Amino acid sequence: MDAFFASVEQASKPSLRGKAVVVGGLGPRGVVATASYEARVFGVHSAMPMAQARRLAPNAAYLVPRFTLYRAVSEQVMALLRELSPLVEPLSLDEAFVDLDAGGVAWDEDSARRAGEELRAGIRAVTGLTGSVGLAASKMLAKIASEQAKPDGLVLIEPGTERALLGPMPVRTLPGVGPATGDHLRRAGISTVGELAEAGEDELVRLLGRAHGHALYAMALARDERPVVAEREAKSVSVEDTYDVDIHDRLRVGLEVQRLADRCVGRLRGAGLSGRTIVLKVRRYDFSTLTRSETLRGPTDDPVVIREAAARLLDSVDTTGGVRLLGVGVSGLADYTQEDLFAQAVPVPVPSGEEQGTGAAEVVVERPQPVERHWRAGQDVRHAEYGHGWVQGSGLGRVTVRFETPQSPPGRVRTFSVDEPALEPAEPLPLVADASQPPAAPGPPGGGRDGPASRLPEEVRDQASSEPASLPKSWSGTVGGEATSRP
DNA sequence: TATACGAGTTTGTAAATT
DNA sequence: ACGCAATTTACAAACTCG
Repeated sequence: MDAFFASVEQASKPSLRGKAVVVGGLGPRGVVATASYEARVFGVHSAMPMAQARRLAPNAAYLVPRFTLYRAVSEQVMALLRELSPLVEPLSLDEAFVDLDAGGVAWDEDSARRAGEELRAGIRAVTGLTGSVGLAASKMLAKIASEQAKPDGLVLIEPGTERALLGPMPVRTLPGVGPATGDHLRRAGISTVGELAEAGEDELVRLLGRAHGHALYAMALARDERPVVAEREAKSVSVEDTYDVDIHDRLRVGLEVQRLADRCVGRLRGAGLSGRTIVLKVRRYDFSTLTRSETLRGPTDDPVVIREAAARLLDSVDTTGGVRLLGVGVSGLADYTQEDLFAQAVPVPVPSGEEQGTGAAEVVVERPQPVERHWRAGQDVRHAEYGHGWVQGSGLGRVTVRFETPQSPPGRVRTFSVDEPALEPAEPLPLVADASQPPAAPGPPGGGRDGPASRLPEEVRDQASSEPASLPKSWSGTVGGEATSRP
């Protein structure tokens, strides 16, 4: 999907359409998650510190991400992909690989293009958003094609043209080549994919190590046989927090680690998992980051056990000078626990709430429960008199709301006291008018979607079976920012 | 000034097993 | 039962991705 988070916000808030929108953490240490294309003109891009973004685009709209809404839209799009093929590999909320071969789409270029365009039309009909598609014979190439396709486009890489296409591209184009590898290669005089291929496998392995060198050489030659994998098992669960100001007090550090451990356990249990290895992560005042881990005899999901392990790990860390981030993770996951062989005294109630720790009895310590009303920029609200709107900003006892909905024209702004009794938090409204069911089941049966979505695959399949076509394997495509592919 | 969060991989070395 | 070599597992760091 194109500038996904920002596009969803623009769809949901008419007054933001055509404007610079930046979605990300709003605190003093936030970073940009997504910038709308209008904001990118100012040089704002994802992963940039918010403070820098504000300097570059002081007049942009700054919003906090609303993952629940994005997830609902994402699910609509993923459902469309699944109609194309059962083999769909999500990379994130807004990207996925689709194995068109496994979906019965014919190998010829026209069939692939048609499937891609119909998918894009379906996405637009169902979500009101634009997505881009990359079609190619492998995941890597489909991904590169989709990058080139955005925004709102489709790019197909014809089989046989891959190496010529890749040759002049910067090495950073290839997946797996980040800043560090890029620098490394540049120092070795290698800046394009073509030079990568020329260097030869042995040279690359010498430069970058066995796995990386080998993989990169294959990529440079456009060799990529990685299959599209629909479901993959989680290998770790972790939570981390960056604090607005560094924590110096060692006791407080310990307390935060306990909280993080509880949150981690909440997620672990929510997923029905347990794990053997506990990992503590500490980022200090100077940004130096270290991890400490401990492996237990067997997997656990016991909050007490995990808290104690995290506390032990913290003992081995010098936090002089303060910490800016703490994290707790569990890896070595197993589907069930073995420890019920032993005590398993009191069955700890499973909260399963994502955000909540599962401390049970031990948490007696404290339970602040603030409950004060807190209006966050971008949040949806409803006013008894003025209807649906969203928080534009708040502070000094006031909250400013713009009253508009995805289907309304740009609305007007009103300011209230934060205590305004007629104002209450609200759920996001559907982006597309019809949407009979908001984010419910896998496939919202909307009129708009039923059309293109359910009809297309049939046509494609017909052609697939009747003409083998000349293309190599299958085509992969990308939606918006993603690729779909298949060797 | 000012660098999220969550997940994954690879690598080198040290320790534990076989 | 010994001492060693080979192999596996642990741990920590670095890197990448969206």
